[in-house]
Amino acid sequence: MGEGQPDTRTRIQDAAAVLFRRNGYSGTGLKRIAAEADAPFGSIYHFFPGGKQQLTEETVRTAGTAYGRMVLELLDSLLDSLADDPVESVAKAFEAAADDLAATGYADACPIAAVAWEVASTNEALRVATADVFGEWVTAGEQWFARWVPDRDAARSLAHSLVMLLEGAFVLSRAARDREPLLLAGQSMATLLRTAIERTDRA
Amino acid sequence: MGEGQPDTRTRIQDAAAVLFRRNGYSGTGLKRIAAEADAPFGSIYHFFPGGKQQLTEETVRTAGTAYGRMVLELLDSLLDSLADDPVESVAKAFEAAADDLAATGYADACPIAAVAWEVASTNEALRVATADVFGEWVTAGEQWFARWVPDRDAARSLAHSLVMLLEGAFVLSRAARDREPLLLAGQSMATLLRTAIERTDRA
DNA sequence: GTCTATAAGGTGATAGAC
DNA sequence: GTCTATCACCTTATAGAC
Repeated sequence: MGEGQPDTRTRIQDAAAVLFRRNGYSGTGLKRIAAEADAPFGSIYHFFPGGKQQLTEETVRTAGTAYGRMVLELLDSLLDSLADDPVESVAKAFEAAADDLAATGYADACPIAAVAWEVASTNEALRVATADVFGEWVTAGEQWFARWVPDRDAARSLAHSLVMLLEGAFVLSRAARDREPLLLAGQSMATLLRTAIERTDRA
Repeated sequence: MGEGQPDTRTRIQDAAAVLFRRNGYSGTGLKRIAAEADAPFGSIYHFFPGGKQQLTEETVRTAGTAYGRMVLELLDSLLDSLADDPVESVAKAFEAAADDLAATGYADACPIAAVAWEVASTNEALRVATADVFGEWVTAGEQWFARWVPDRDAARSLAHSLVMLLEGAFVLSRAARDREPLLLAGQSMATLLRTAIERTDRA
């Protein structure tokens, strides 16, 4: 107990999260996961009897939920330091995402997108797992935007746009190894939010 | 010559395009490509001596360029039938994309996104190929938007947002097997374009 | 429970017959 | 130039020693 190395199961899942995020599902082998986790190969099947699919599903759900929570905490903390201006907070959040991506050599973007693209047509259990995570994100975003845009549909649309602009910007920024798409996405999201707030105030 | 079955090289590339789009790079085996193309395995290496990477690079560039051209033609034809209203045209284009995606059982979205996510950190030649295609799309979009938004940076930002919203909506719609994200993305894109045009008219 | 060895099949790639 | 057979390696998964 206490500090020290995390247990084997956790190390396996953490290594899997890193590799799935960077190389996708088919591009990541279980041997490689065991090696990066400093765990014997057999431990994967000991802790995840369902094999690669179970490991992937748990990793997608765990890492996906954690990422959503992290983004929300970032938004709240920016809001706190920016005089409760949600438009500025959203723009700064995209800048932070651009900084993080660049800092990892354009490797670590969305933790589940590569898997989501790959499995949607080929693995039903994993497709549902990615859809559930995206759904969580949209619901959380909807509640965040509802503070300034009480109309439910409008807030839900903003949340969708936030996730979609982020996902689209990630793939463009990662391919081009350039922060620009993420920064432009942040400005577009700011414009959408500003417009929705103006529409609310006018009503 | 004339009609009849396309030649072997074309059949291989067409089959590769379909499989890469649905299953990604690592998820697509050369054996499977040969089988779907009704071509002997050796023909792949006869026509693509650079192996899987060369086949993928040519497929990404060819299918990517064709897809960009198709979207632009759709936008122009919608413009024609909608009294030259670009805002309505953009919204309808996203609806058409939603229809197409649903019609293929949520299989055929962006022809290069799955590959782009997978290879960005692992294969430099393929990363550059996907970045080049995304760049083509942004440039073409910038020119299309310039008809109503002459400011170069504003038009370029709109083009980026179009591609990013489309990519993000594709991954969400495909995962959820639901047209809603694509429809919401179209409305957001319409809002962004309307705002940019208003800003232009005011200046 | 931890770890090794191996099975059974798929991978990209090549050599060479026809 | 079309096609087959095969190589060496890697994949997921399992059996069983310790």
